[in-house]
Order: sequence, then C-alpha cells, then structure tokens
Amino acid sequence: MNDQDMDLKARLVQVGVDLVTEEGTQPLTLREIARRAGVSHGAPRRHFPTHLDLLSAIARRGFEDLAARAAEATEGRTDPRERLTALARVYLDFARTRRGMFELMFRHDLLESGRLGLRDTSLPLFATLTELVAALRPDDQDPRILAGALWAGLHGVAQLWGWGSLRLATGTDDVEPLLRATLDAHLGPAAR
Amino acid sequence: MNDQDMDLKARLVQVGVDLVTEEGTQPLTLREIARRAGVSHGAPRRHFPTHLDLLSAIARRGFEDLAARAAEATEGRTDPRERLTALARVYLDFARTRRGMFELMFRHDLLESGRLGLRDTSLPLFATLTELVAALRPDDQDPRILAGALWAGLHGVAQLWGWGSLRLATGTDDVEPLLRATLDAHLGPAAR
DNA sequence: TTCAGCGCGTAGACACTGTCTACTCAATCC
DNA sequence: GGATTGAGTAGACAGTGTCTACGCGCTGAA
Repeated sequence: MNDQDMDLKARLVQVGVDLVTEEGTQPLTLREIARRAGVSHGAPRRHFPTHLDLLSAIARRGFEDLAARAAEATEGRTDPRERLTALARVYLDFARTRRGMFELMFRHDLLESGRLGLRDTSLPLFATLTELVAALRPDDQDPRILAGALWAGLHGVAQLWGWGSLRLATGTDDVEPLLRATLDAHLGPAAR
Repeated sequence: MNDQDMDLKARLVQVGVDLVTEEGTQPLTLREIARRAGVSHGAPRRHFPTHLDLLSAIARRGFEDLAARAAEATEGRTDPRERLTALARVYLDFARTRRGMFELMFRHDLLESGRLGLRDTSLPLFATLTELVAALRPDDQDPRILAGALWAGLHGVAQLWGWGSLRLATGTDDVEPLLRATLDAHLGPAAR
C-alpha cells in the first residue's frame, strides 16, 4: 500500500516511523512530518491534538513491532530457557538496530504523559516474560518481581550499551557476554 | 557563597542545577537559565559555546553529587556485600529523589555528544563496583562483565521504576524487592 | 595620562519550533 | 438547493538556540 493511499492519520504515523527509523529522533518534528506527508503544518492537528499525541502513536508502532519480533523469535521453541534467551536477544537487537525508535519509545515525557498506554504496549510482553521465569524458577518467590528485575537488567544493558558506557566500562566490543551474564544471574547458569 | 559572588560561568551551572532539581528538565532552556542568572540570553555563549555544553556542565555536577553520596554511604563499611547494597541503594535513591537530574545525566544527546566525559564521570564509580563484585565472586569470570551486568540491572530498575512501568508490571509499591532481587541474582542470595 | 586592545555582557536578527485561529472548499444531508 | 460539517491551508504568535554587531569598562604599554 502506497503512502498516498492511506488517509492522512495513518500516513502521518507511517512517515514518522520511517523518519525516526532512518534519521533518528532529532528531525522528528511536527512540521517536518507534515512536510514529508505533503500537507501543511496545521493539518496533523485534525488527527492528533498535540505533537506528543502523534509521537505516541509512532512509538506505539515501535512497541507493536517489538512484540511481533518477539513472537516470531520464540515461535517453534518450547524450552523456556531457549524462549527467554531468544526474547532477550530480540530486545537487545531491537535497541541496537532501531536506535531512534527505541529512544522514542522510552522518552520520559511520552511515558509520563500516560499517552502510550503501557497496559497495551509493554505489559503483554512482560506477561510472557513472567510466565517463562515462573516456569524456570517454580519454587522461588513472586515471579513478577523476578521477571521485573530481569526485564530491568535487559533494559539497562540495552540502554547503557547503546550509549557506549558499557562498552567502555567492560572493555569488550560484544554485548553477548553481558546478555549471558544477565540471563545467568537471573536464571542460573545455562545448562551445557 | 551567594550566587552573585560567583563568576557567571559557575553561576549559570549553579542556576541550572537548582532549576533542574526543583522543576525538572523541561524548563531547562538556555534563555531561562540566563534569565534566572540575571543576564541576557546571549551571555552564556561567552562561557559555553552551545546549549548542550552548558547542559553537560550541569549534568557533570549530577555525577559528582552521585559519586559523593556513594562515597558517604559506603564509608565505614568493610563488608563488600554491605558496601554494594549501600551503593545500589544510593543509585536508586538518587534516581528517585533527583529525577530531573538523573534524566538529564542520561540524556541520549548529551551522552552521545561525548561532552560528558564518561571516563571522569561514571568510570570511577564503576571501578569500585567492579572491585566489590570481584571480592564477592573471586573465582568466577571477568568481574567487569559481572559488574557491568549488575550496573545495567540497577540502572534499568531505576529507569523503569521511575517511569512507573515496573510498579505497574510487578504490582508492588516498593522498589526494595526489586533491589534485593537484582542484588541476589548477581551476587547470590544474601546471608542471613 | 592616554589610548588601543580585549574580555564580557547587551540587543536584535534569523530560522526554526508547537500551538492557535480564521479561512476556504468540497462532500454530505435534510 | 442551500446549510452544515470535516479537513486542509495560511498566517500569526510566543518561544527556542544560534549568530552578529555593538558598547562599555578594565588593563597594560607608550
């Protein structure tokens, strides 16, 4: 489907997704999006009351994309540990290959404005994470806490690695050891 | 020392620190800082070539503050596990009580511009983290990887908790369980 | 003592941003 | 067929960061 075939609302979001994917968050202004969609800068207002609303719609597409990749990466696998590893790798890959989108998705003002609807965007993914953790550590404490700590660990690796902090601090050029260390810490060392 | 006694360069940074502490990152514009420092909007340019340079100087003060708090919290303690717990708590406390500053310190554009000088700001703290981790897990793999994963875990908890994501996902109103889960995961369960 | 040089702050312009309001204009409906 | 309405246009407005020309007081050398 061509961009021109969509109604403006969908087109604006699509333009935004493309823009943030190709050029990052910096040029993601209301006026630039309108320009690339071929409409005047006032047009988006008919569909998104404010710039933040449009950005939220774009970020939501990022969460959908992430969820889709997670589903794709885990389908066919049954071993919980394997599924969890695949999930973690998808998360880190996403942060690395779609930097701009990842940055947008976790922008403070977006998250805090409540427009993103975390219930729809990240909670489903977190639920499967919790299930897998519960399956791997059945006798332990509240799996939501364990899953939360694991999620935080992965997210932290994704962020700090993206900024180069971890690369600098650990002196390695590969995220893989950090990924393995995080998973091992939370799930116990992997079986060989 | 009164603000008026400092030269403008130091005054601008101090005004910025106060401003971001009291009102967050949103009003932290070049012109607003100049206004509160009682000078014209062009004055900062004599001391900071660009807005980002001024923000970096402000953020650097945040890193210094964090390091000072970490030193204060660990002094007098000798047990590595205790020191590590105190360190972690300082990190989470800082993120919670100085939200605006924490947000500024880890702004993408600041970190990526290279102006912050991670070598001076975060590496010293990371070095002590690595030492403590090495002391607690002497026989294991590269302590820098382990310490990196732990740091990432703490940072992730700080971020996701601040955004409310973890509160929502885990269903608790207290970070403490997440802190303990993170430490236990990376260091083994605490001795009783 | 005078005067050039300079450090440092002022004032205004510029291009850009997000928001708001008045307007056009085609499609729809009674 | 004329009124209504939805959707996009065009321009104004206040705010932003940056840049440039200007001024003013201090310093140091002749």
